[in-house]
Amino acid sequence: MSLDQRKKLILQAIVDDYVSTAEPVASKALIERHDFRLSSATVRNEMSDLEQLGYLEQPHTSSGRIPSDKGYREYVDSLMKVDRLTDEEGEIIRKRLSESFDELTGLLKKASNALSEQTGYVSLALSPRLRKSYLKQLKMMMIEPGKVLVVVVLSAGVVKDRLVRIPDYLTPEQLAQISKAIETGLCGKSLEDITLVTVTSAAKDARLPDALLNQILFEAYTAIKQADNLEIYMDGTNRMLSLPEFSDISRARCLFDTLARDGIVSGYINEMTQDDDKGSYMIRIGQEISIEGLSDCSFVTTTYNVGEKIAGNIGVIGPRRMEYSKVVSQISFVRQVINNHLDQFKALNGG
Amino acid sequence: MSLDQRKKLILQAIVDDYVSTAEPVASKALIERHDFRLSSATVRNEMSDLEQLGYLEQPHTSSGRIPSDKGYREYVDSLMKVDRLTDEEGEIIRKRLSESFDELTGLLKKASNALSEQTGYVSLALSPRLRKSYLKQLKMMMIEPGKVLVVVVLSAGVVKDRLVRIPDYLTPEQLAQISKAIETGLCGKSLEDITLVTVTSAAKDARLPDALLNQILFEAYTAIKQADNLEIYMDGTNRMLSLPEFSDISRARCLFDTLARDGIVSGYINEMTQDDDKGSYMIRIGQEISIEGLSDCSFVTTTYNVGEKIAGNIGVIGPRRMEYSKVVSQISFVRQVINNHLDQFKALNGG
DNA sequence: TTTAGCACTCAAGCATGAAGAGTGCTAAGC
DNA sequence: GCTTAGCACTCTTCATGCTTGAGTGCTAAA
Repeated sequence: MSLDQRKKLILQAIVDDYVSTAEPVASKALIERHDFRLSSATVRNEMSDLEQLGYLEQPHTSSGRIPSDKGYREYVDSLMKVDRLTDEEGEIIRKRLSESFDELTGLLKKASNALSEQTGYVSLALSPRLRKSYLKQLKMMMIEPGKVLVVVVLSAGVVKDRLVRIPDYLTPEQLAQISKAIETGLCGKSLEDITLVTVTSAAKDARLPDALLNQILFEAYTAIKQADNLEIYMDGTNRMLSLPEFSDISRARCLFDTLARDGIVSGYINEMTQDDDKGSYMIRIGQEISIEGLSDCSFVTTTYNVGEKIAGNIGVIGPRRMEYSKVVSQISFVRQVINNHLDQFKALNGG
Repeated sequence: MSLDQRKKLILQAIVDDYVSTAEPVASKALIERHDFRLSSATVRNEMSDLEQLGYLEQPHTSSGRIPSDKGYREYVDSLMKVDRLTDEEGEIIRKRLSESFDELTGLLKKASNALSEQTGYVSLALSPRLRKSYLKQLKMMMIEPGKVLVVVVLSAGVVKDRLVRIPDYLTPEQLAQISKAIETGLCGKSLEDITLVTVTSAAKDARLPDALLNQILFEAYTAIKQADNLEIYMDGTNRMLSLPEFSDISRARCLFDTLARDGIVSGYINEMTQDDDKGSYMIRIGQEISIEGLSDCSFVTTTYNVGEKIAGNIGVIGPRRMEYSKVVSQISFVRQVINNHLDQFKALNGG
């Protein structure tokens, strides 16, 4: 049961108007803003139909209409036009990200920052899911007796480290020996295949007291696993405070609490992302988002790639009344710039 | 021109009441809550005097009084009673911080977190000012050709690292040589004494092309200097949204923007801290804070120590109508726990 | 099928009035 | 001379009712 052409046009116009004004759209206002060659009465009839069909909602009798989740869904699926960025807009983003040196974290922070600035909404960047990347190096460096820096280098070119404490009678030589053993044993193994058991078996030849050895292995294991933690960089949350949607402070508080809760947003996006969708963007609107506290919001996310199978996400969170087409074009562009950067690092690093 | 005893009692009672209710305090309500053995009329006269003297303000005729900045100042300077924490409260904090392993960053995050939770206000922890700490180790570890992890170990037991890019034809041996040279040359020098010149002169014997050498030296220098960056960990900002002071969303936005602006709060606290005040707390109230956007707030901060001369800060930001005595006692306790932890690390690390 | 016209609905703004909380002042009491 | 009861006065808050205007839905005519 698809909408006829005229209904589509009207729905599109209503979404556009509502996005820019945040006020319910009236039939008269609509024909003034758009050249439909129809009277307000006709438009009224169409709007009434659209409401019946579930695309529009009416806050109260005798008010204009606002789009429902279904209305927005129709809009983003088949009505909106996604423009490419202007050269200037592209240049701004490219310049901002080019300042960032090769470090992935820095790149993601900058990307998130740029995205929020360009769209005016909340932006986020998720560190890559590294489960499928494999270990390239593991170094354990003794800082002082009892204190060791574990450095983990992954195939994706990602470097993570972690300071750990071990018994202080372990000598640097012993440490180097264990470290070497673990590295050789695990090199080439993907993170998802590394368990405490594989770590332990990698170092089975080391001649050290069991308790001591176990502690070190556990720390190494933790350091490796920690590399797989999803990190999220969020920016521009304060902008939400200026939107009429959140003029009610308790709503704002609720939103902010949800955004700040560790792992909620990152976990959701992580689950929502299929391993195989590359490059296309994904939109979730209002109630489609299963997170309590974000049902007045919409998500637009996409995926960037670090090598073949390794990917992370960038995204934007805004009000349902979001400038979807602008967000999509901005986000797609940022994605592309990130990918280019990462390809370049990769080339430099020789794979 | 000091207040007489009765005026002090009344001012204290007014502050206490206003802090807990957020409503202007009326003479009648005051005598009902406190056993003054005075009629409301007498209290009214005293309140009128206190207003004349600048300790109280009246939002409008025929409303109760609220404390002015001067009133709060008198309160914190000589009226409030600071209780010690109950054993349970102390236990909660101690437990939370004991989970944190030896890493300073982790400890500070936990401390900030606990502080915000215990007080209900915004909390913050500043990384130590490391200018006066000296370099103990500098390691440069080649991750892959062209990519080097620079690890800086400071006297305070602080470890910082930074991933840098260098020309990829530099061999691990050359890198090791330079790294060793810089380390030997700078070891024992305090961060404030290390400049690009000292770094360069430390490696003057290295036989490498100038351009290459300079780049590496610059990266090493940057990594060292970066260790001195003030980092701030803030927690509980969302709580401010529930206070009547910020029920006006534009005020909230203004506050949040100020808190989020990089370096504003940390810079202010840094400047406000004298190098020699150890252990005592510092309070800044309303307009005393020279940051636009925080004039409706109060600061309570104190200093923790990492060794003799190295110190950082923890603090709380809340509404002027803050439970000062509670905050002071909590913050003093957290300070003490942090210091104990750090002393312990230090003992373990042998200085 | 479209549209002009009209009755109806509802939110928002405004003035009005009553209630209540609180003060300041005055005069009487201790 | 300090304290306090009593009262007039002020100002906010809340509810009420009224008006205005924006917007719809329906009907009948083009």
